[in-house]
Amino acid sequence: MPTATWERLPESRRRAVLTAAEAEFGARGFSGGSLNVIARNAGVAKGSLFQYFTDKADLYAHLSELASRRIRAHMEEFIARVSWAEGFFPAYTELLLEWVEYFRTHEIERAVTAAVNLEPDPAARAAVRGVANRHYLEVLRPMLQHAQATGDLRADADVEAFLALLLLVLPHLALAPYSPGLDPVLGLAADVPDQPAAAVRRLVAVFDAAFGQRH
Amino acid sequence: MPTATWERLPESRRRAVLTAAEAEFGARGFSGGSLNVIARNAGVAKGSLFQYFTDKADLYAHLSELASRRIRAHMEEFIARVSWAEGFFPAYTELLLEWVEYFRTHEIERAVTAAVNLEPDPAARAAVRGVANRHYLEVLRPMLQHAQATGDLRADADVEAFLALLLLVLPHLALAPYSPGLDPVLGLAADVPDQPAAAVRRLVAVFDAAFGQRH
Amino acid sequence: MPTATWERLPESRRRAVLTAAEAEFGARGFSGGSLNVIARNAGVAKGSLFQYFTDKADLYAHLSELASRRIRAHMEEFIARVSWAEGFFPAYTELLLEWVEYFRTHEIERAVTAAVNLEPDPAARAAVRGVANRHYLEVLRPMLQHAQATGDLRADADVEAFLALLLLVLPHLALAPYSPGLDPVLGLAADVPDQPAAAVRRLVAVFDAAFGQRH
Amino acid sequence: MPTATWERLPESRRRAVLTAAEAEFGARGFSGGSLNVIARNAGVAKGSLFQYFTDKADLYAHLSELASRRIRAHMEEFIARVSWAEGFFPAYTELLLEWVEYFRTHEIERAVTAAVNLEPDPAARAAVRGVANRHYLEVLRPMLQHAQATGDLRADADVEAFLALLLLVLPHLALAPYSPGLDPVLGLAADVPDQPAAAVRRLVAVFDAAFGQRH
DNA sequence: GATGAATGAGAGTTCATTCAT
DNA sequence: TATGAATGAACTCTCATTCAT
Repeated sequence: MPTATWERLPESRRRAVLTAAEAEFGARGFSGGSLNVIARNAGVAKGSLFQYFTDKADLYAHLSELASRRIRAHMEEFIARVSWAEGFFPAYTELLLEWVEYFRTHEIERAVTAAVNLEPDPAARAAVRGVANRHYLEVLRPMLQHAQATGDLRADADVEAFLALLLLVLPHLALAPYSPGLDPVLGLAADVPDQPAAAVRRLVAVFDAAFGQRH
Repeated sequence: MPTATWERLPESRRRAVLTAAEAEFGARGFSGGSLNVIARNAGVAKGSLFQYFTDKADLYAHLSELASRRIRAHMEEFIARVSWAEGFFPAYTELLLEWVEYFRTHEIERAVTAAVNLEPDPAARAAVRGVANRHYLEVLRPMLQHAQATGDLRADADVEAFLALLLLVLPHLALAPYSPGLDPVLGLAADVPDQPAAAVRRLVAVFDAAFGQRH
Repeated sequence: MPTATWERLPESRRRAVLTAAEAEFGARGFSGGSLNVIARNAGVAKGSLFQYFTDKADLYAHLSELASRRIRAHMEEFIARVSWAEGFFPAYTELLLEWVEYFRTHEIERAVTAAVNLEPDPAARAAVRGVANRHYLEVLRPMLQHAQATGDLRADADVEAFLALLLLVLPHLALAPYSPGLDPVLGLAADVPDQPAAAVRRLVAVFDAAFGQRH
Repeated sequence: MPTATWERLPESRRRAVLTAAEAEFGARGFSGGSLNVIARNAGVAKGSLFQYFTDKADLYAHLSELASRRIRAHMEEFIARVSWAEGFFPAYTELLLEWVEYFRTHEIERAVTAAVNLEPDPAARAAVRGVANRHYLEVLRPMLQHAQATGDLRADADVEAFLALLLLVLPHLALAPYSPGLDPVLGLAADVPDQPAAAVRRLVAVFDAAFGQRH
């Protein structure tokens, strides 16, 4: 957690540090990211970073928290906007397409998502993914439960299993397009314009077959 | 690829190096793992490592290759042994249970799988996961295609989408039980004896609903 | 170029680093010189060197630059002081004698000159000798051109060829007295007091015959 | 000096070692050259090198000796062949042109010459250049003395000073064309076809003026 | 509160040389 | 005589963190 000093800082200074840190950690991950570089690019003394955060991990955790919040806010806003009139799965398809698009256009959020998902230190990983997963669930669980209540999902659908799969699928959809070798089947990383959209539709079709009403 | 020197080495020395390297890379991943530590724990001069492998990546690749082969051999042997008489999904359940059990009892393979899945360096990650995914697919794709041919999977089942999901689910089943926070839904990490088995059954039920014959 | 940090350093610390670096690079050249040794002898942490200079080459280049400037300043001052009244070649003899004497009494400058002339790495050598030669020429060319204008050198003397020879002769005069085997003819390395002076006079006589007015 | 073992070796094995060593030392110099590489390229065990030569320096010295002999033999053969009928300096011009051409077409000899002239270790340098200079003088001194006896050089010409200059000029002519920055005056390194020839003629003109008969 | 110089452990890699076989 | 595995010191360079100013 940032120190009290950090909170008292002028907004511009906070921005400078955050921007530099996002760029660096985004590009090189937590272990690979250098506080030297962050301080230099932020135009801030190296020592100052340690006045704001207890250590490297603390700064990183704060960053992840902010990015998670931005991602969540964007998706919640989209969820509120999308039309659910034609049923759950069409809307859900829209949502996943937006999800893929969001990470295509938001490098920093993508980088942070990658770093969170790939954190090699077990303790750090548990902490950081626990936070991320909580955010995911707070958005997704009510949505699925509502869909089940309205009959879009079958009454006997295992909503929790659906959630578990989504916790795997969502980061994958965000990252695989930018990491060749990670998805050798649906071809998310292929340099074909509509490949990600096609992949999304195939996955939603699977979820529909598994959890939707039998047609 | 290891050098010729490595192949000529007495088994005991190779064991010492491999054991130390597995422990280190397992604990800290490729980028984080230290050749210093490996050499020290193997009781071998630092320079000797470079007589055996051209560089750090070479040693790591060799390790992954060995572990992948062990995992694959074990599962192929199990696949040959399990009874497919009662249909695909019961057998598949057995297989996933064995998968979970294998990683419960094989720390090293678990560690290497973790390292492979969590490698933060993008280039290294692409390389190493590409190899791992190839192994997965060479085993899984024929199995699913055969199941579709015999009618255990629906004729219109999207086998490739099934495969894509399995590439996410399998590492998750292997690792989540040992990383709290990674699976906050099905409770794989919970310290309850049959929790992993229950999780496996629920996931297989989802796959059955999505890809199996309508009952 | 040294970093800003280097410029802000207390003079004593800078001296310690420079002294250690001059000694080390002087003794072992650029490629052979060790930053470990320099840091140790300077009483400075290894890492500190990298706060002052971006890398080994940067430190070395700074050193050469300083030494070149000292050498040049000394010779320019001497040139201004010497009497040119009795013609070019007598004055030039004085100048070369001073040159030999300077390097006899300035070990560090001699060492750096040696390092520059003997750098085995081709790229480093080209860079470092290019700089040194520029210094030589900026002093020597105007001097020779002036001597030609005043008639001390023949009108048809090939001043540029003169310069080319001086670029060989000057480093040789500086170093040969301290490297037996390097000059087996004029005996610069011989332990006879006036041998270098004799050698200088003989060489100047050659230049006089080649470029001076016919007597 | 090579060991007795080396002398007893089959010619083919000696050739393999020498070829590999020339290539390596030629490319990277003495300090930079690696015995590892030499042994590998020669197809010889690393340990064997130490049966043939007491250490790295010993191998290197032997190599220099051989190259010096080849260079000398070539030039002596040329000297015997060239026509001295039109006087010393025209023939001498031919000789220097051949010298430049020889090093243009003999990479290995050029590399060894460079290594010898640039050896940064003082003791090694003294030894190795002493040998090389002895070779130079054994060829050049009789030639100049003969030229003086026949009247091509003035009776009062300082032959020894001439020799001293040639010991500087010859290696320079051999190497400068391949080391930019080394000769910023006559432009030996310039990529112009006849530049070296022009430089040679200018230098010979200087020597003619200095040591030849007054025209 | 801000600074930035200092630290020193540690990184991967190379190397000449030794010596048991 | 030939081999090549083993060594370990040495290399340049990076880094998070401390602390006096």
